[in-house]
Amino acid sequence: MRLATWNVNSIRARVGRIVDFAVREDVDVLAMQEIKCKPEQFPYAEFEAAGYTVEAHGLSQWNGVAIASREPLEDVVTAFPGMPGFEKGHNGPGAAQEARAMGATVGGVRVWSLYVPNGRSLDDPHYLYKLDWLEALRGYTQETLAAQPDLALALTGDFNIAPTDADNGDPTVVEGVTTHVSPPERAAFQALLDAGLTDTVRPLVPEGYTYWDYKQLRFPRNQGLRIDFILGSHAFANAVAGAAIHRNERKGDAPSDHVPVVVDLDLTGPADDDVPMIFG
DNA sequence: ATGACTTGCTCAGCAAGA
Repeated sequence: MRLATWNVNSIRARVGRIVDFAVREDVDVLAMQEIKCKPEQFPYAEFEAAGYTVEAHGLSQWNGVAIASREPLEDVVTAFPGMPGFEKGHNGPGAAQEARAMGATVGGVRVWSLYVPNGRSLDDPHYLYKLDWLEALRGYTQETLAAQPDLALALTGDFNIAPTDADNGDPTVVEGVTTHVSPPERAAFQALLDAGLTDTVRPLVPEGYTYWDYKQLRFPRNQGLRIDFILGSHAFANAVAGAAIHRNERKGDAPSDHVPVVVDLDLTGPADDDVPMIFG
């Protein structure tokens, strides 16, 4: 199974190139973020004509997540347990949740399409919201894997964190000045890994960014960020046989500011660490 | 230069992104 995640920055503005990519790259499951529309506005027909079914979740022109799949999507949900909400002037308990998460089961994998809050600035309420959101996601991950240690769980999407300095090539993104690289954000990302997840792409794609700002020639100068990830549980990570970051999708007419991240899964065989080494 | 793109909403200017 080939699984991809892509912050599309409006599905309606570029549905053609997104479906073209999925077909050309033989993607089986595509998790999308920032669809920027409500479900009734989603261009389902283009996906269906290419052999995909789609589940979409959006509440307004902001945020929005979706999953397209060749095989049926089961047990679809639009929040993880404990996911915080955020409302202007009312961002404590009980605030309405935004359209930032979708979970679905396909091909034996529990897949999440996640759009972590941006944070805006270090002194903005959205920054604390971002940290709360990530902590709740860690809690969900830890509890899920405690109950089902062998579950193939994948957290994919736009995490809005550059975990290390190697993931930050944008000179305006600076620790102590902007979001995405602050120690608390990086600690929140590390806590997800400590809860039992692995960055499944980095070992196979040791360098390269997934996002470049539209402004100031960031892409031609290759001053980007690596903020889009496919994090997997032990069972998922063991099945990953290949990975790619499709930098070329930042080129051409009207690209998203993010590019797709892809993994190939070999779910047919046993986990590699269960197989005795009988050669060599 | 308190901006520099791009999108959606609504119709010229704002909100939001990272």
